[in-house]
Amino acid sequence: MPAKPEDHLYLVDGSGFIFRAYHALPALTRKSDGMPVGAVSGFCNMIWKMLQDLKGDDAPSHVAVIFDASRFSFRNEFYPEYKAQRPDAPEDLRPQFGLIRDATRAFNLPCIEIDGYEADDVIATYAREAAAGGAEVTIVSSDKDLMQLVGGRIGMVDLMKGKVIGVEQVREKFGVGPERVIDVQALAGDSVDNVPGAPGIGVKTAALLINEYGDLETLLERAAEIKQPKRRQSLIENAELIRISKRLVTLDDNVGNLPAYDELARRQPEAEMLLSFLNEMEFSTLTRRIAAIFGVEPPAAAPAPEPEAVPAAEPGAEAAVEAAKIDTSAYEIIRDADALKAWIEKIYERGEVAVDTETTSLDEMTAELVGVSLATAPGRACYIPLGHQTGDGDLLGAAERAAGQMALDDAIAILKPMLEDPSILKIAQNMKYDLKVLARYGIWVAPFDDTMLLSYAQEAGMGGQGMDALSKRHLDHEPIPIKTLLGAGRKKITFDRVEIDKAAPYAAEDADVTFRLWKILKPGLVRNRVTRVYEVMERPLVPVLADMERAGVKVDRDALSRLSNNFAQKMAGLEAEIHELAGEKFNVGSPKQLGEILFDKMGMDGGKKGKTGAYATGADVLETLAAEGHDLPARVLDWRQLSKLKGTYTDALQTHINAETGRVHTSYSIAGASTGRLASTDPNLQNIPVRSEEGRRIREAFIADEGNVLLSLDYSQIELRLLAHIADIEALKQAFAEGQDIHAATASEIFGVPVEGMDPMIRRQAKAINFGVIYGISAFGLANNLRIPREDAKRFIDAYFEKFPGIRAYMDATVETAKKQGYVETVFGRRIHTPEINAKGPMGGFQRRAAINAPIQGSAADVIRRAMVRIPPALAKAKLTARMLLQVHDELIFEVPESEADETAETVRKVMEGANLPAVALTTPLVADAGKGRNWAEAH
DNA sequence: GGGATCACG
DNA sequence: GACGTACGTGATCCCA
Repeated sequence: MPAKPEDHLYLVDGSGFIFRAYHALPALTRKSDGMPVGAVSGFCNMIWKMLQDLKGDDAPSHVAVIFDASRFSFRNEFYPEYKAQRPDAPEDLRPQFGLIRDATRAFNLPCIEIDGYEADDVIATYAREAAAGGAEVTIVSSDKDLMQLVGGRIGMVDLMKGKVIGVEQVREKFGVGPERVIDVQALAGDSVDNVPGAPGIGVKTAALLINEYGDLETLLERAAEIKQPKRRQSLIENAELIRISKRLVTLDDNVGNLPAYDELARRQPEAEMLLSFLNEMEFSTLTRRIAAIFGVEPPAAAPAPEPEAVPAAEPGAEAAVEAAKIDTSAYEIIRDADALKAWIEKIYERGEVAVDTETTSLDEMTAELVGVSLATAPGRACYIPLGHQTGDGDLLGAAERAAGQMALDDAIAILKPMLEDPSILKIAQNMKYDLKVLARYGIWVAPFDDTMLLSYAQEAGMGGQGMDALSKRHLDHEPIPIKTLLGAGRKKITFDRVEIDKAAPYAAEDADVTFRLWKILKPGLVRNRVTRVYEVMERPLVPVLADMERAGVKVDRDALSRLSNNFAQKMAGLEAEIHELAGEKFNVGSPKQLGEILFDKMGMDGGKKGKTGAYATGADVLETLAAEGHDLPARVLDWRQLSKLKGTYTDALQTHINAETGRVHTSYSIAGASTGRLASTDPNLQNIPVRSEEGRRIREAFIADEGNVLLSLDYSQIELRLLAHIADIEALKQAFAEGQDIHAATASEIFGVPVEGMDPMIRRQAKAINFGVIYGISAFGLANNLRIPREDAKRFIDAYFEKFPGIRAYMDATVETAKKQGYVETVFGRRIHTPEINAKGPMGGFQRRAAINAPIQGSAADVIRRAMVRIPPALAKAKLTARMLLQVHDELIFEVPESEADETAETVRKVMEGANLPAVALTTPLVADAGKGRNWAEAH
């Protein structure tokens, strides 16, 4: 029976799944006999996830999972080298190929492979047949070789990335439509598969040529007309090779002896078959999860808990079970004191409650409370509306308080004792926000757990820590988007304008989801051995940061305003000069226009276009031009600096001054950076200028209150010190122990020159190498940074590794660790996950460098977090009144009465320099330097 | 809304 | 054999 138009056929690229599962997951072996099963586990999770996702309207009527039969296919008959250079599959993957086919069958899915053909050919054949019958076809794969099939009824989807690959995406990748993809592939070749193509021609050039000549045959016939001699020659000389390449990349959509289309009709998984397979594999989590969905007991004899290597919180654990129960219509709306008291009673019975606040703004310093939601168990949640308004809320239509709400004061009076009760655990997603809002209503929430931070401690780098991301990952549930309530753009309203009946399901759902997440994430702390990370470096930081943010920093508005005017004047002068030099007026702030002036109109050399087709005009480009004696780019550099300072700092900072406090209150994200660093937003006070003289004037506008000074303490070379410790580099450790100038010492070591009377240039180069090492050094990067030939950079690096072989060992070992366990660790046990570490090509290099950097940057971040948590109590104990205001990665800024400044500096220094203890004894001392002054520039 | 640019550690 | 690469962030501007 042929395919019918109402059919929907899913063709899963099983071989692609295998390699993804294998590389994405840490090695995992079966407990009982040590059999490697990591890829099987990943494969099962992926298939299960896919089947779960395929329940709605687009549920397929037919499904097949297709595999490569062997590494040889008919293509080797006419081109023996095809895929010949590919290494054998890794040793621990080979035994899993068969198990994965078993797994496919255990899911009751057809498992198809045809000798002499690749999976892609089989997919092409089924796709063509089904599409011919009018059916819809979805290919589940990310393989570029399948993209030639896209179009019409045939679509493609990359489930791992959640990305649909349509004609547009194909066009983006190959520069031509699907029907010409094989032409481009034939020209460009493929080194991974050993498809020769035309030497010297890549995808970009191939697409260009194909688009110009229409198709490959025409191009080859008219190759003589090509203007570029190299391309012309390459095409003429290699015409035959190119034709072979085309045969190699063209999928055969006429594979014979395939199981009939009918046999692909979708069959539901059968509990017994699937569960016994999973149980045999000893995948206890997945077994339990799926058993629950089937509503049966998991098979007995499921052996001991899963090994350590199972990733973090086991995304999706218990997920679907809970998800089925999320019913946003089942929540209660609390409208009077009696109802609220009943909830408080329930909370006391349980001892724990999820809390979420709804407010008028995302800025906690000005946000007003609109409502509070509570959840005491999965599905048991309520919403307490407190500040909802009726009416449009436009300037004329006076808003009125909506009916059916408790008085705010009454609700606060009832909630406060519970929220402050030490015996009741409050659970929130991003508690810092709620803590700050409630603090303004006289409530100081404690004790608490924070689901965002529970996830961050376990899953940093594995995906976001936002509520929506967590809910999707762990509960397989998409919460109501806030957009559906507030709208977007010009017509966006504030939460107090949302009708209570609409607000309640959203708000209560947030508390419900938070509670469910907590149930899943809290136990993961122990399993993942990150309890200390969470308890010492995440959770206690929340109230500390809340206090810092609430304190804010005083800023001299008039000084900023004067600077703004000053900058504006200078910019106007520069702009006139620039227009004069260009011979016409244009927007200096537009890189596009500037590029055209420089390279098209004025004909300067070195114009390089990026992927958007615009010339690059970054500072490095302009500096090169300026060095060649061009005035215009030099002026633009000056203009840009002023424009940046004015636009980002002197103008913008003034708008951030809080009307009530007269100070600037930033907000720190605790779970923003994957390495453990904080990030500062609204405004970002971690990137206030300091490197240029003009920029430092802006720091002068950050001042202390009357009678106070600003006190700054910063860690000296903390990352290099930690590198010396982590990589165990004796020479570096000694240099630090002796208090030497570390860059000079490094220079002396690698270049063999004495520190005395050292050429500053030599020291500068050593400094660049030192930083480079922290970043996962490459000759390219160092050459770029120092503006020296790459060969020289390579020599420097070689000399460096020669002197410090331990560094290379550290780098290799770190990448190895990342590949093996899927994460790297700081010295304090913070885990940074590296899910893409096995990516091929440039991405792989990127990921490797990030993995090398993460333990160093992350350990430094841990150190200062530990210090920050201890400083407030240390100050209190010493009866000092200083307030901690800002953190800039390795620096802390305090506002302190002038008379206490020195004693505060010593107290803080002691905490900072001992922040690693007692958890970790460092073999390199930590050193903090202090400075004070009326403003930040003086203190720094 | 994405890319280019540039401020910081 | 070519390509693209220093690590981590956030804000602003232009421009489609």
